[in-house]
Amino acid sequence: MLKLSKRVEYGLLAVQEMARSRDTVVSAKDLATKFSISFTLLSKVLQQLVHAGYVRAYRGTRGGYALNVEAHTLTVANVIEAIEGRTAAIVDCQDVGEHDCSVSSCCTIREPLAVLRDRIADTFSSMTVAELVQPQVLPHVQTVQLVI
Amino acid sequence: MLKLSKRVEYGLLAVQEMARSRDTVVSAKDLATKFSISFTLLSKVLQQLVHAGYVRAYRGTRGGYALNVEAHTLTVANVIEAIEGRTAAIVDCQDVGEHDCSVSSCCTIREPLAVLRDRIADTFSSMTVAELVQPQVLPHVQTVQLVI
DNA sequence: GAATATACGACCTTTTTAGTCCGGAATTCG
DNA sequence: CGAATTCCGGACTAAAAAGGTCGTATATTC
Repeated sequence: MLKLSKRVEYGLLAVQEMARSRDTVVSAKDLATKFSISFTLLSKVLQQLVHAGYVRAYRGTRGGYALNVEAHTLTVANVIEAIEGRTAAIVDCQDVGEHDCSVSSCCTIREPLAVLRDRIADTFSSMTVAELVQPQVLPHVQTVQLVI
Repeated sequence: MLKLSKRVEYGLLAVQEMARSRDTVVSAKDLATKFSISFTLLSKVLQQLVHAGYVRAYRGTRGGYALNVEAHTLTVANVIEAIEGRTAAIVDCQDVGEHDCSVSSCCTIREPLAVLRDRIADTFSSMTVAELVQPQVLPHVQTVQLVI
């Protein structure tokens, strides 16, 4: 249905919160309580972000998580990819190594949809966690496409 | 996982095919056979496009479907919305009349995510069915955002 | 009237997502 | 040390969404 999963939503909430409190680590428990979300599910998401290298984990009492990169270099696309595996595929036949789409079927719309997929990926790459914390207050933004 | 549903994929295939053969009606059976997809599911999708007014249905022998609008005025966003109900919500709390997201939780990322949602909606609106039939051959397209 | 095609609701199956449980390992602190 | 705390990670269950089927009704052509 073209919606971000809870996992990604939780991941974004987490990294945003980490970006807000750069000086201290935040535990999964604190985050789950603050946002009233599932502790265990959030934990798994955090582990994925650790694996991706975006977040660093500290075990033991007073442990928790902290950003391992600068908030302005971490994009929403990075978070999505770390959690979902891939930013956006749009349709099945665009997954890598997928060549058995019903023969003549989707191959006629594959190319134009690939363009859309790339534009959407660009969109997710265009916003960083830093902007998630402090949204840009722009009077009005118009998106145009330049042919270069 | 942020992917278009089969329903939307079938819908796009259908309208694209109708745009290719403007002079004749195409039956659901023909479309299902041509693309090797489920006839009944495709039929439901076509009915949704009829309800939205984008496609016109002709019953009886030699009946079928035909576009009810110009291909260059029908956008991919139109098709998605007709079939899925809404273009893109990104997260639950952005659905209309949804104000009970876990209190403090998503409200901190709601605003910036709304920006992304709008940009994605723009992306889907930027491509018409006519372009689906004859993809624009652009050497390279760069998207920029102008503050006006 | 027979054949063909859409209309549409009820139903079933499969896949995905969301969420739980539990044993284990590292770290802090008394 | 040992207990409390916190991350780690796999196995598992439940709920929701997506994909797909079936049957019946209605309209149209020949």
